[in-house]
Amino acid sequence: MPSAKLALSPKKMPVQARSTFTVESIFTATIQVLRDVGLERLTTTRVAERAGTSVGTLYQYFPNKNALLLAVLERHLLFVVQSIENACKDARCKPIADIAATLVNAFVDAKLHDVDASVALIPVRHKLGEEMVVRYTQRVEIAICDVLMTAQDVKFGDLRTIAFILTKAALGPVQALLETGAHPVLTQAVRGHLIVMINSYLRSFMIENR
Amino acid sequence: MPSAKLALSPKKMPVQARSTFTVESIFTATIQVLRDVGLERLTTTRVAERAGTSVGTLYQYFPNKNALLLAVLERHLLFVVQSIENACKDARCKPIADIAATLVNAFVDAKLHDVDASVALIPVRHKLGEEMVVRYTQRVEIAICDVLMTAQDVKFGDLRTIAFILTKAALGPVQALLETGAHPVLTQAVRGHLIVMINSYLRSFMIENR
Amino acid sequence: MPSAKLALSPKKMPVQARSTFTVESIFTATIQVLRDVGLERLTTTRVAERAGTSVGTLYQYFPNKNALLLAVLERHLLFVVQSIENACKDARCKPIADIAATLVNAFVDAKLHDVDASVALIPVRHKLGEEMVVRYTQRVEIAICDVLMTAQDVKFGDLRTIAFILTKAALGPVQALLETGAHPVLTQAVRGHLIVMINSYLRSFMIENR
Amino acid sequence: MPSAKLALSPKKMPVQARSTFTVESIFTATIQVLRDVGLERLTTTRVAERAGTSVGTLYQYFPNKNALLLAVLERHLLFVVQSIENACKDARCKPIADIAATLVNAFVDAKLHDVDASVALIPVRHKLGEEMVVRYTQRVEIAICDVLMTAQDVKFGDLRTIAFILTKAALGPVQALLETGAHPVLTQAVRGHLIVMINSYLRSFMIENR
DNA sequence: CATGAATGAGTCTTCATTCAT
DNA sequence: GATGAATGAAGACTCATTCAT
Repeated sequence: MPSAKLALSPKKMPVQARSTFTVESIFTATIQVLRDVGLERLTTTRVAERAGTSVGTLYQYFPNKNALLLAVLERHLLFVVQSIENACKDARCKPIADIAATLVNAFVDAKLHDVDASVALIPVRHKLGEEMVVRYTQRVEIAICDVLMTAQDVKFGDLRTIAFILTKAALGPVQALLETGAHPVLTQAVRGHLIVMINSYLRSFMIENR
Repeated sequence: MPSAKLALSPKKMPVQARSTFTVESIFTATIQVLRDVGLERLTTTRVAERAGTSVGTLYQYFPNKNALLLAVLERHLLFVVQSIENACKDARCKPIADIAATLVNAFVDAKLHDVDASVALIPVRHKLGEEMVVRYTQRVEIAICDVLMTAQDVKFGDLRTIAFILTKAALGPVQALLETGAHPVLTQAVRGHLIVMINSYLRSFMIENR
Repeated sequence: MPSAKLALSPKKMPVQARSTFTVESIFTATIQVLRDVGLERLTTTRVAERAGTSVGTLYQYFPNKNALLLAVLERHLLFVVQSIENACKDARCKPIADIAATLVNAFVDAKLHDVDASVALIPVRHKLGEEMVVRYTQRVEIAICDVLMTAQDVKFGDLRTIAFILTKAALGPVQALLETGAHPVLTQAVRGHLIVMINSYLRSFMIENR
Repeated sequence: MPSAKLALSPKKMPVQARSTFTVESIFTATIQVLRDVGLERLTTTRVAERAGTSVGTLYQYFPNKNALLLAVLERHLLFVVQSIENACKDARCKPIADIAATLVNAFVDAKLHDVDASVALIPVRHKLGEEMVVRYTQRVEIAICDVLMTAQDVKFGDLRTIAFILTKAALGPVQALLETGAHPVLTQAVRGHLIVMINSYLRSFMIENR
């Protein structure tokens, strides 16, 4: 089992405008290279070229290839997680149907916000990001437990399991959607079905009707 | 020379007992190496050593490394898909609740039948098996469409979408389960929740009560 | 301070005739490259080329560049140390003058036996071999302590210090000799002076005339 | 671009106090870096950082890395050589025993004056300084020939060889002493033994008792 | 003058694949 | 058929040096 390489955090904080721009280009280039040639054939040199810089510069900001990949992944996960956390905040104290819809919509929207990045990062997640994904997933589950507890109309037992199932059951179809290109029509169908599924699933496991 | 992706099917059918045994050892060794050092550090030499043969022999049966990995993946997928197909056959014409339970149980059982293999093959699937997975997934969806049409008590519209959601929504939690080691208690909980979820989901989308 | 890299012992023992030959070529090539372009510009590829093989083959027998260099150094040190140990054995129980002459001659002969190698390995010793040199130096000092104790005519106190000084005081001039090309005339002069120096040094520190 | 070996002398003479200070910091930093991480991992950037400046500034005073290292080495050699030359001046016309003691003491004192620097510069000498060392060694040998000719009590033939042996025979043990950390007790022992050795060596080669 | 971001040639090392024995 | 030594293309990463700010 792959054990994490050390020193995965950026070597140097970009302080000048030029640096910030360089780092930004590298991020973008990484997604593009991932999309165009795949993780398998992504090389640091290729990323640097695509970013319009040199390998040396890349290594000034990222201690190694994995760190770069993880940085890109983290940025994406952070966006998704924060979207969901915000949605959870908005949905507090609403009826369960609203919560289900809000959550599913936030999740689908976040994932589809940058389809390229979402798709490109799938292999990264599976090759390097397991631990990071687990960390962020926990944040999501906590946020979900939180909203569910505030649901206006119903109450749940075993919230941890419910949040687990709910998160993964939504992830599966959305991931599959992304892998096939996220056709708009299919997307809408998936969105609708997920809302219904989550909603009916939650209703099945409520323990008390307030 | 590492190059072509073609010729991915076994070079020769093992016709003799010795050959079969060799191929079998290589399969087993592949899973073990995958489990012990990860896909990243799996080398053909290492697999051969573990299998008690030489690289040369390995290449006698598999044209290249990817072919080997795909063969192992395919064997696993085939087992899972056939389990589900059989379950579908058994569940024909039953009430929807029975169908849901049968499907989920078959799926969970198949995935957990050889946890080592299931876990070990996750990265293989993501690195090489996308296309193969799609192919087998389609078989599953077809089988599911089939049973659902025969359900004793209800009838559905848009079966394709339902089969898609159903498959992926079950896959997500089970995959996550495997990645965390498939603890028996959690496994039972997931199994129960999935049955309820699938069941209530299907009920939500039936268009007619026979 | 440079800390030793791990895994410095050969990866694989050469068992076939072909392998032995290959390893031998690599040893020779290393000395030649060292002589021709210096340690600074010695690359594993260059060594392999010079040896008439490929880098890959080189790495089949040596886990990394340092291991190669150290193996070559060790072989050289072993030859020198064994020469001295043999000389010590031969000189046991002789008069002190004979011992001094035997030791100096054995040392000078061993060092000049393969001038190319001796010269080529100087930088290797200083960059990587400190520890190994210390180890072999101890063997030499022990051997010297041994002979000195058997000297027919005299007896010494503080043998450890005497052996230390003796070894290093002889090494200095011989090393310098090598660095300047070991001209035969100078060599003979150095040999003679060293014998006299060692002899008179030992006489100065004997504590008892038997 | 790493290339030419020319232009190894300082680019500019530090004329202002600030410059002198900067150069001084860089010298000190070089020794420290050498001591802490070794020549192998000494980088110009690291030296500049340690000196509290930037690489750019470093390159204002030294045309390249080697020039910097050689400058540091030269300063050290100059100190040692001048110490010996002064000792030689002081020892003129004294009896041979006094000359021997004075020389050895001057040499040991000079080398141990800054143990850190002496130790740190060993690899530099072997990687870059051969030629410079030869140059300074010649100055030492000339100075030694000079004193020996003025010895009150004895006279020598073949002074060049004697000076050569004498210098190298003293260098060997002192170098070894430094490499092992120059423990005070051992240092005193070495000092005493060297004085005796040099003295008896010289007596053995005098050709005339005045 | 000082700074430190950018450059990219140059090294080590790995490993899929072949083929002589 | 089996073996495992040989091959060498490919990729990660370093660091001396420059030069725009």
